Amino acid sequence: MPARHLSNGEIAAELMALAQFIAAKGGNPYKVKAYRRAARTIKSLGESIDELVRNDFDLTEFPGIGQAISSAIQELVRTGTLRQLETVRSQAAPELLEIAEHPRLDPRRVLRVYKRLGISSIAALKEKLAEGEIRTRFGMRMEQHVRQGLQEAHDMLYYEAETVVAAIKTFLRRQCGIRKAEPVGECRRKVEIVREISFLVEADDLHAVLTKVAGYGGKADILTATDTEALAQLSSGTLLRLTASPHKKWGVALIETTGDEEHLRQLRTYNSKWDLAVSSDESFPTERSVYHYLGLSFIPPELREGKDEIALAAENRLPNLVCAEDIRGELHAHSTSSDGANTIEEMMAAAQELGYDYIGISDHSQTLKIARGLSEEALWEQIRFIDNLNARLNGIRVLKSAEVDILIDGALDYPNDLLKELDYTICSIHSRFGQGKAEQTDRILRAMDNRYFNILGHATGRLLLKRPGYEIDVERIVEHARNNRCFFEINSSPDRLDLSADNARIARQAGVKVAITTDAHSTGEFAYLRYGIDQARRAGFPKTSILNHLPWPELERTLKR
DNA sequence: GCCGTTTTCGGCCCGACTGTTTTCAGTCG
Repeated sequence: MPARHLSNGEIAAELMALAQFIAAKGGNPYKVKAYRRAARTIKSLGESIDELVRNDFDLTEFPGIGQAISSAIQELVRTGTLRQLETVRSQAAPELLEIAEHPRLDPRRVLRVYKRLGISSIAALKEKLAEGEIRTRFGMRMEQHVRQGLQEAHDMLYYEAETVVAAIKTFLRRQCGIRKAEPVGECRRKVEIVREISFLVEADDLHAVLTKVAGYGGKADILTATDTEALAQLSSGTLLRLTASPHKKWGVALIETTGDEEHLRQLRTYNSKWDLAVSSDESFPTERSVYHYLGLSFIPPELREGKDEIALAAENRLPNLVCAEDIRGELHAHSTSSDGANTIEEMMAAAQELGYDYIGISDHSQTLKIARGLSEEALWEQIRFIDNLNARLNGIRVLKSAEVDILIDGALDYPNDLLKELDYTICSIHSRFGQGKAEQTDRILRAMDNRYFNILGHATGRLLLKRPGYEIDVERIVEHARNNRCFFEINSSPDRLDLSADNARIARQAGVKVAITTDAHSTGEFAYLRYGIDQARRAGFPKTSILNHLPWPELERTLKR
């Protein structure tokens, strides 16, 4: 048995390396996926896998870990190495050894780049990336892949962070005996990409807490520590910031740890009372008490990013932000007719269960073959089907819609005589992302000229942490939308969140309403709604500017153009 | 390699289009 205990991060890295070698050899891609999935599972755990193994815990209890991977982990923990991996390592070329240490790089793609550029090291790859040669020789996509793959980044999507936050919170409470631990920072502001997880804690001795935290996931590094603040790096790479505050100053500390730099800077300069609140002996147990003391109304955490919230709070003019209860229906959902997992009836029943008044079925249009887009004939049939269904329904209405592709020339993917039969349309770009900003903008503007265009679907096509999305001139498109009675969606899918909060803010300020939609491909995905709500709140939307807050008759009138 | 209300094998989505990589591999949902 080795003297050294392995952290979850180290175990995961070995499995990832093995996956990289298998992938490089062109091995079974499902096997590669299985190793990667297992590694991700392990990384996300707070309990030490090493310890679990030594206590003979059955690792196959964890999702994605079966007999083979469980045995591999046991071997790793008990002997310190994995024979299978060492064998592969001893036979691998030096450049591959290096690539295997970068789990986010696709080995086969990188090896192809090496060959064409006549290089053989990560250092040279970085150089070529910096010189822009990856882009010129291999295109934007490859550049993006290499950049992401080389980044020592531990950013995660907000919805992934939620799981980590919950695990850490449990750890702080149970293992560290902390009475009160509240997630703050980016997580509390609901920022879509979380770079650092932070907690405000009520603890008498932060250093004692840190000794426990150092064992999180087998081992965590304490990077910096004072009596009141510490930064740790978990073995998964995630940064965890802990700030300690006494109960008496909890409100002040919450504000300090929640707002971004700009919000705090503006608070300090707003009036001298902020410094007093921080330093005086006076008790401020709640945020409300602090804001009141400053002469401001309560600022919801999602707005604390130094935009216009302090000026508005000073005049008591902050918007009453939309919340999930304000949503009366879903406007973007798929069914088995295209690429959804549930039938129209099942989607309808689930929507009814949620208390919705209406649900729009927006299946893909004919050109999007991969998503089994509906032919004209199939859409006609769906329209008749929904008419019949509605005749039998009580309490909920199924809306006739489609997610219509915006073709390369800005034309919509169905003829107008078919589009006019729909209650409304969601129009989206699903192809030719590589167009320039001007072309892509014109494409959308032309599409909006069609009177059957209602809502622009996922305006930029971004996939968070994966793909930047196509470039568009948001101001011009918002302006055109306003003039043509077109609208936007905030797509709540946690890796899209498109419109972004910033773009949504531009729409709101121009007076253009948005729909908060889930783009649900199954009944379970209706639950994504809250992520879209978060972005709408960050953009300062009150419910009155949300399309699917409206009752159907009013929504119908609003959509008419 | 994992998984199972389709349960110990066979599926794990997939199919047409695209290309400042070039004739396959990557890409769209």
